Amino acid sequence: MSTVRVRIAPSPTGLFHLGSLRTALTNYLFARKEKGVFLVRVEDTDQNRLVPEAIPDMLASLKWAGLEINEGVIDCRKNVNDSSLNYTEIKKNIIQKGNFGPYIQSERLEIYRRYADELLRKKIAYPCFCRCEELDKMRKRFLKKGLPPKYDRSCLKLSDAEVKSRMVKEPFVLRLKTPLSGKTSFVDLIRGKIEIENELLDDPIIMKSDGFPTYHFAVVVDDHLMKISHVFRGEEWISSTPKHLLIYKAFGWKPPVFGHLTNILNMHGGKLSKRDGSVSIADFRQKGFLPEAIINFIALLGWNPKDNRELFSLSELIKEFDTKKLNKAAPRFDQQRLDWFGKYYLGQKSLEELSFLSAPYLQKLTDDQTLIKKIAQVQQSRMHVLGDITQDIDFVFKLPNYSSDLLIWKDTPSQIIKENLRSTLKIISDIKLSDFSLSNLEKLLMTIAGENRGSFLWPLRVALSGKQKSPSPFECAWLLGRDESIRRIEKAVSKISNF
RNA sequence: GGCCCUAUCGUCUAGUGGUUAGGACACUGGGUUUUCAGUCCAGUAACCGGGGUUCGACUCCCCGUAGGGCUACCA
Repeated sequence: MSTVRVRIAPSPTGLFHLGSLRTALTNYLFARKEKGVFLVRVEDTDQNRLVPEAIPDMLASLKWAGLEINEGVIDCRKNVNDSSLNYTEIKKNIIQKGNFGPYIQSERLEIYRRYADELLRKKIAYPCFCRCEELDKMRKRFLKKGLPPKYDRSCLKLSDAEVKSRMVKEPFVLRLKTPLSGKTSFVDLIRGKIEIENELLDDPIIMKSDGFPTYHFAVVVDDHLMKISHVFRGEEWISSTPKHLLIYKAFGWKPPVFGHLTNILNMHGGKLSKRDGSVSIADFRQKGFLPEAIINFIALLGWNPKDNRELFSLSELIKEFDTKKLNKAAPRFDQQRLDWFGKYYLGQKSLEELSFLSAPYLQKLTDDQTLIKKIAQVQQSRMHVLGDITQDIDFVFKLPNYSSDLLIWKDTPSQIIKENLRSTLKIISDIKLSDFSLSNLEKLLMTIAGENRGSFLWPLRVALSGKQKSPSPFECAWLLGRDESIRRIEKAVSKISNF
């Protein structure tokens, strides 16, 4: 039995996003399930669209998500945030591992040239000297006639001598000669048999005039050379798979098994893009989603265990993964569902972990470790993402200006409110500093509140927080500490005196 | 325009010829509750349309429709 080897082959043209991570996850889960190899290859054949920080960003995202790379581009010595670097400098810092390298296509140009030459010799590929403008016109002509826009093969009619002389003085591309009849078909692991008439196929360009291969050529050569056994990629590749198959055939190579994954759409069924909020993994990470939440969420988009379970860790996903459970219909990105996973996984964290993870988000407010831990405890069940930790707790650091009306609970007369505040003030003042715990505060204050909780607890909470919405008065007092709580209650009392 | 892919609650989905069409998110109502959250309980809500096949179609086939993709010297 041959080993399973799968890869992701991102193009460094932008930040790693939700869709890229889902493709990566699928490949990763399959590799782990089958005890195979998960490799990363960088497909940087489009020199015009390069984004220098894309590779470090991808590696950081995969690492964050917990998808360990076995082979290929495995790490980068430079940080994503180091934006001063250009692409060449970044490439110098990339760490590659494995026996089938290099794993960056721009470093494999010689290889593609060699294989392209082979096809040229076999007359399966031919040079084409047509300029872009001519090709555009040609396409429009075909389209006008209601025909599929194909290259008319005029350069195939050139004499050998002419080809030879033009090749040395003119820029040219290499095209694959595709069959004019018959069908090309393959069995997709997810969708079943897919078939297309060869006559519909355009002669694809395999080498560009700048000496770089096109995706179609490089992907085939590399997947073959790197012994890739299964290709899980986005469904946008379905239409070009027959071209790839024809290239495999031209070389006499055995193609890998293909499985075309759905793309994640936005809530309206359109392409997921920056307009729909964050889509890059860096964004989700920065907002404070836990990787567990993102992984669980995207795993369930287009895949499910066929029973009613919803919560899966990465290792459970590996155990349960099965290509038969992959869906064919494209799912939509539902932020509310993601938020739910976000909340769930934050709720699972221990207080120690949570305060450690929260610290960066509270950086601007405090670096007091004890206070951070308290805030984390109070906020744990209130947040979806770590970034939410600052919500409704600004009062801890500065009492907002509030109107004395806010202190009044329903129809309770202000004199009663004032008395109640004085009673709570006494309770709080009497607590020894060492007894100033959340549970003690709750016990003592609930006792004094008795039946009329509203008229005791509402004004107390407002006095402490100055806000309409906040954590409970016990939590507010606990966060503020005894002395600050006393100060704030006194202030509230004096506000009512001025009525 | 041509070709390819897809189609169950608003969303993610279970379902493979006979089910009260199940679960989750969201939503609504209620309990708990000092507010907001949280939590607990309950509820509303779906088989894209039309033809077949069949004793019987959400399920199989065909035709529409809708959405997505491809149709680049982009991937």
